[in-house]
Amino acid sequence: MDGPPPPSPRRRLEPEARREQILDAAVAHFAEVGLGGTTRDLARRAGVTQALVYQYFGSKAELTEAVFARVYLGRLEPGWPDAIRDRATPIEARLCAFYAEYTRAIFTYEWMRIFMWAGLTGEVLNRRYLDHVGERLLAPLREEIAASPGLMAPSMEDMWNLHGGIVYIGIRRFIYHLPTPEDPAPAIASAVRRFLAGLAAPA
Amino acid sequence: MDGPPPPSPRRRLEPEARREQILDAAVAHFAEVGLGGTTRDLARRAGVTQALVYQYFGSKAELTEAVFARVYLGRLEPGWPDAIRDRATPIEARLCAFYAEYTRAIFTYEWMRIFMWAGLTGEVLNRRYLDHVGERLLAPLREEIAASPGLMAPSMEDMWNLHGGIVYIGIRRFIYHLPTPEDPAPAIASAVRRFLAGLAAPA
DNA sequence: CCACTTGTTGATCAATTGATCAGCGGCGGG
DNA sequence: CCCGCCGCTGATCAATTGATCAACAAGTGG
Repeated sequence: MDGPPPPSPRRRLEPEARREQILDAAVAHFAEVGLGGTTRDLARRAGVTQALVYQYFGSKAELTEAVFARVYLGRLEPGWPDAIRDRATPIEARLCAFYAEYTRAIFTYEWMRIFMWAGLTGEVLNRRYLDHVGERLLAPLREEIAASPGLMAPSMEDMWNLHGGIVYIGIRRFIYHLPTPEDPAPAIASAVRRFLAGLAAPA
Repeated sequence: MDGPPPPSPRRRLEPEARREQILDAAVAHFAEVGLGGTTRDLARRAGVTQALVYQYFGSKAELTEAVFARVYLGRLEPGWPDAIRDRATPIEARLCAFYAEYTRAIFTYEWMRIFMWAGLTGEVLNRRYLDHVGERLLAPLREEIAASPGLMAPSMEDMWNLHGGIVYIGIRRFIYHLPTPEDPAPAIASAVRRFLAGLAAPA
């Protein structure tokens, strides 16, 4: 016999590891079925009993908050605004690089779907997140474009149009389950190039 | 006394009118809280008892189907493909006119939200609808653009990018409750003009 | 090998919710 | 004016679900 199997399905775990395991399952579960998913299905997914969920999270609301924290926190890199303003790099390269990073951060099954569900249910975090995107990312990008020679200044609505066209790739893939290019970079590059070409001064 | 008030809150209604009233409330209710909304809240909203809902709809699934039928049917105008191919009109005007019509059809609180909720829950109707959009609307639009002198042929991914950028206006407004221009026409015109300018042959 | 700590479980409660049904009562016909 | 049809309601059932708790047992120190 193999004696005690240490890395195999051990029953007792250290609280921290167990909590992490449940939280992981919660993120996956709520991303799939929505924030209205039951704690029983979640527990089954995590391989524990439903009662144990309440050992680590006092209520479903508390669990939901932990899921939000796990999904939202640390997605927006603090270095982005600086990279956006780095005029040593051409504006087109800056836009492509930013959206490559941005989509790498948010184009995941969990993030896209939980964000959309939270949006539909009117979560305040979504408003805050999107306000941040508009003011800290799109507005600076707009200024940089406006400061680029030979380009007309786009409106914020134009910026949201660029943003939406790119984000829609993730919506198609993770919300609607439509086929999309595996690597969004070419589509992003194409969209950015078109966007800037459309802003080229007609003279 | 005003005698018998005929158009006032009558109790007994003809079955057809009552069914319509409940269905209207169902569309509004499910758009707001999602397809998981309770029949009791729905009944309260319609001003009837919960039992009456089951007089007109055998089950909640049946009610949901009726909601889908009400929301989806008749949105896609059969005349659009023809208008798209009307080469007597300049391509830019055709694109603007199409998206003016298209957004006029789908930019409603009910349509946008029910469509998004159905997308998250994996409703088959969404796939069918979006396949239809791609094959019957975007593909012809792409062909028309490709056939326009001085323009490079966009890829289907480019077409989805144009589409997504415009649809995102409705997502911002009805899903995320962000402020958007009341009339999307100028933003659409701007996006279409940029899109085509970006496709202008570089020579 | 025993005993204590504590991570874990099965059982259970109360509230919610989809669905049913017997009976009330508005309203038109006679 | 009253009778009967049928639209409508209140009560109720069974299943689901968030939350709780006493008790079990895995691991550890003595």
